Amino acid sequence: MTIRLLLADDQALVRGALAALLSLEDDLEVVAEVGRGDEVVARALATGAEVCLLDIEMPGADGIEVAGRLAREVPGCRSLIVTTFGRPGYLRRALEAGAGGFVVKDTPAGELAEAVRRVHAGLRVVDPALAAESLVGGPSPLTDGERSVLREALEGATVATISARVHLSPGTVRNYLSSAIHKTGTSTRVEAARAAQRRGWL
Amino acid sequence: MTIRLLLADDQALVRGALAALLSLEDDLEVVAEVGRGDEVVARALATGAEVCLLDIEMPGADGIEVAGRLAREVPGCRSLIVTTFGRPGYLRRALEAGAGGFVVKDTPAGELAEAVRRVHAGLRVVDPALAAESLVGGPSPLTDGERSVLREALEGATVATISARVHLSPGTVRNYLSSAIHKTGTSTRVEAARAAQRRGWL
DNA sequence: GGCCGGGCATGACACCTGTCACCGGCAGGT
DNA sequence: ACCTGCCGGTGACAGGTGTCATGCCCGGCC
Repeated sequence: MTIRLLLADDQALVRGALAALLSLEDDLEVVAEVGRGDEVVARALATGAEVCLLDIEMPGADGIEVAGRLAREVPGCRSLIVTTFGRPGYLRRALEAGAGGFVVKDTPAGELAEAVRRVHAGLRVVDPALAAESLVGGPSPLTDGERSVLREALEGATVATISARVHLSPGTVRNYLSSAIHKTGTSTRVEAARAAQRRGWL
Repeated sequence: MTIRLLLADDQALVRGALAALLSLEDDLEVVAEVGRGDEVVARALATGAEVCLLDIEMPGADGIEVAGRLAREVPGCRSLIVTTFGRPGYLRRALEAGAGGFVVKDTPAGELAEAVRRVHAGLRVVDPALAAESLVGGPSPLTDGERSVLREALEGATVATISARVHLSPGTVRNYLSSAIHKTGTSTRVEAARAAQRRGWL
């Protein structure tokens, strides 16, 4: 009996290449490929996929969110996050959302098929180095307000712009930025935003 | 007769997946895989690769630089840039460096093999949409000083930090930032840096 | 020589940022 | 009712930032 797979990645070339790689295995069968996060659930239902490989950065909906929806709406389908970025916060959030596994794109190609089989069998698959890093890092110390303000600051927005986009007073925005800078141990808003992103706090 | 390929990409999974994809073609053979830019030339010489597929973002040396070295040091070996980022400036610089082709990672998987064959035959392979964008965009209007200052600004550095790292007076740094902001049509240093990066000007 | 033009620097000005002390509301717990 | 914490907001201050006019130096060029 073969395991039915769905691949979700916004880069068609990577999607196709992964399909070729996994199709080499006798017990795996790629039944669907999608390039957007918001198409995954429908296709998974339509094709009866048993394991979905999800990239995190996709248009429509990110892989973590999709993993959550699959866990809720598509019983019998497990998800495996396959991502470029081994940010600790991503791993934590992915597992909380109900993902069955989490591997980064620089794991050896030979291990992917095995990870898929493990996830299909209901086991948790997690990159060990990343897991360790995630545990010592702890969860994000940022409040929701700080997070949303930092997201805007990433692109270099001014306080006025941020305050308009987040519906907070300029003074509050400055306070949030100040406390975020403090919590990240940095000294400018952009450094803070980049540090937070690197740790998966955004 | 088969075409001998070398794959260079820092993500092992992508590398392996591309190898699987290309190995499906009867006339293509993957003879080497490397994860760093600075290993490509030696491996290409050792294995007699005829076409090298190069990612741009790699440790050691970036794909554009590698394409230049291959063109100079490995006669009979052509290069095909395969990258995530379709920045116009990348395309321009890659072609100037002597790359035989340039495709982005969201082209359909089926077209990659054909691109490889074209490059092997000595033809130029270029993403058409990207080529058009590159022509209208023109080359980077930034001076060397502005470029180096902007690179530091990307991470949110202050003027004092930048001036120390670039060996320019603080006043000059501010002038360069100001003119870069003007040239990019933005209003803060970070916006300018991001805009420049998006257009491949850095 | 005289005359650019570009790279680097300075100084002054208005405005923006980061920090801090402080305040009003509004939940949860006692 | 009381206190405590937390979220949102205000105001003031020192220092950083973006802009502009101006100047110097040096290499090219008629």
